[in-house]
Amino acid sequence: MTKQYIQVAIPVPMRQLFTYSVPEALQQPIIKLGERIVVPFGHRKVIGIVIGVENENTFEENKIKAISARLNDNFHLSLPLVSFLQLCAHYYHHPIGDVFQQALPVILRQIEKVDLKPPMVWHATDDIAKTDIENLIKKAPKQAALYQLIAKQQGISWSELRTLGYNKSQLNALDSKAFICEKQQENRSFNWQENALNTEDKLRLSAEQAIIVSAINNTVASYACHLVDGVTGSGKTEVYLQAMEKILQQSKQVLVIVPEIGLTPQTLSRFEQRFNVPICLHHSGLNDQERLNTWFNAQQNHAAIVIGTRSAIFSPLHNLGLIIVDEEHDNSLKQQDSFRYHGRDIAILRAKQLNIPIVLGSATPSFETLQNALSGKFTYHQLTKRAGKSHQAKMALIDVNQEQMEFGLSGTLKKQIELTINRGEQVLLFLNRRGYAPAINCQECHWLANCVRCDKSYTLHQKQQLLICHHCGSQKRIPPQCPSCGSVRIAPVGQGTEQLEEKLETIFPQANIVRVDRDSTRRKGELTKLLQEVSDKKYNILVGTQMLAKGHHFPDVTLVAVLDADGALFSFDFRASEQMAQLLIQVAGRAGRASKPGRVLIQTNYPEHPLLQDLVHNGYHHFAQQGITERQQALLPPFSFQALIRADANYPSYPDKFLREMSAHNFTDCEFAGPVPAAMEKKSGKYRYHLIIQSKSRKALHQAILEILANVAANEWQNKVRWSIDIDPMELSW
DNA sequence: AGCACGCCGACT
DNA sequence: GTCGGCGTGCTC
Repeated sequence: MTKQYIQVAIPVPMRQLFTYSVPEALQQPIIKLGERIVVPFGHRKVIGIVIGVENENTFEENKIKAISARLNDNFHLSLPLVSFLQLCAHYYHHPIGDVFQQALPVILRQIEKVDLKPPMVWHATDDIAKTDIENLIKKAPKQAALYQLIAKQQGISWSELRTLGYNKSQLNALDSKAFICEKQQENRSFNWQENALNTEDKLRLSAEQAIIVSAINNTVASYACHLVDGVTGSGKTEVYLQAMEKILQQSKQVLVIVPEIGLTPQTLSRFEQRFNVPICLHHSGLNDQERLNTWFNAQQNHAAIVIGTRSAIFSPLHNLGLIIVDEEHDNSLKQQDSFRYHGRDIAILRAKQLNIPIVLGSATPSFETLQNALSGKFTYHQLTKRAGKSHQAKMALIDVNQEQMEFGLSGTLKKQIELTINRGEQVLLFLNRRGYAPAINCQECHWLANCVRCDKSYTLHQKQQLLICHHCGSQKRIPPQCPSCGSVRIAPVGQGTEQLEEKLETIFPQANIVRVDRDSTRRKGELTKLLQEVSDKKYNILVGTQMLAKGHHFPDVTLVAVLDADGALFSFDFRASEQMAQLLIQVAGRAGRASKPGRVLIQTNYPEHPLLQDLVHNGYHHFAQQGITERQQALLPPFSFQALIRADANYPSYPDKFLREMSAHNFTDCEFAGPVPAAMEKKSGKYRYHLIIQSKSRKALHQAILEILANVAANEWQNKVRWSIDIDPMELSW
């Protein structure tokens, strides 16, 4: 036997691999890349991933330890997945062990033996009398719907049913009547069957749609990136479904990436109805065991379709044939802590690597994607026609300077709300500020209640009788009198959703009002419940934050109002206006469906602002074209590439000096901006500084970062700060 | 990131 | 005397 050394990715935030020796007794069967092994690391044992196998080593021989054990299980990473993750670590300059750590389900990161319990799935019991079902439909329609779904699916798990909006008591009721029974899921390799397609559900494609589907179908054997750019209701989903059909028919798997909030019952049931194939979910609502099951089913080819949020891109799909990224402009596709990857961007990397097609869909494509489509890097498909008779909602601006305002509502808006609810239709009001009021102050000495850890004002939460800092989460009692001058005249300043809801109740006493924000939907399943009640028309007025703008369809909403659109108009973040426009258009997409015309009213202090004017009168695409031209002139992304280095510490001078030292060197074709204090310099007690590196060339930027990383060890402030790298940053304000 | 080691302050 | 606060340094 020869000496054997392996390079191992260890779950620590270090940009390096570790060398171990493999004792002869463990050299058989042959060690493979991607294998999970147990190794001694410092004073503990950890799970590592084998990244390289060699017969010699360059590291100090006497420091090398032997691996502890090999895991004789089915949970190794395939070769393509290993190289994909290495590519990701390289692209984002992120510690490789951490990348592997984040790509694995929690259970597979732990030393304990993996206990895979195949999920229990529900089946309909055979020979239930027709009369019993008819009775059930009359007495418990929701249970009946659940029963019919289960009967159709032949094996559906509780986590799927939960995602579809059913609850445990409905399921238990059917179980106790013996209408359904629970069995362990049979694990078979996915293979396309004749009856896997429900043809009666299939819609006839418009000419536009048909062209797109055939364009995608023509590239199934190689990489191609398709942008499907279509307004809400133009039939993007039908395009996805028919493109998937071709892939599934070849017994290949499909991966669907959706935004965090996008995995709604409607989305899932659309897939369920069309394809009678095993579908696995991957999202934050699953527990560790459920995630492991999805991972395993993807790897073993038991799943035909995996639908999930951004981290689903790391699913070990064994036979992947197509990737779909829905709502590709959505910010939740970019991870905003530790490993800051963009789900859409690495989905493209993965598609390239596997040489398969990828479809990006959006009604409001990001400027990056749009530019790639216009330049021919992506194939650009537009869906211009709305399906059915519904019309695009009309947008209009309300100049709040010219209006009598009451509780943040203009007279015009109040009138329109009244007219709408009198017609029996629903109203949707957006206010992107939760809580009762964004601040409280003393009316005599103007003292303001500020969070000491963040230098930002506390938000008043009236119902909880608390002051809460939305930046660090700290809470405080409401002071009975001003701590500065002793006055009792302490009053809320400004308005949040909680207050708006309260004020609307006094203005429209006859209306039923519901508030949907992070506070009112904290409990699991609460959001699904509220949304169901909205579609059951229990409410006339919906008040909410941008949570309401994403993914949900409200067919009876005919008036949407944005109470304060001005936040993004004067931001120093060059992406703020793009994001505002996307939000407004997404909001508009919620109104005026099902052939009832919808209206969107936008309250603003700056009705003449060119960005608002352009968006309202010329639409998103004209707006985007302008925006892209401006970016080109200013040499901002996508016409240049950025990296953001963040550093923080308990004193402001440390991160400042740390970054200053970094920027003291010269790098070819790169420019530095900063270091500057972050927009909120002090957060959670830490002082935060930013350094932006920008270059026209991605390669030059990459090279500069490699050099910076090589110099970090010699930076005298290095161990006094916490720091991180963000490639293609989206959020410049923190 | 863990984890140990080590050097100071305030307790049964 | 020692418990534990967190600064520092190391991990193949």
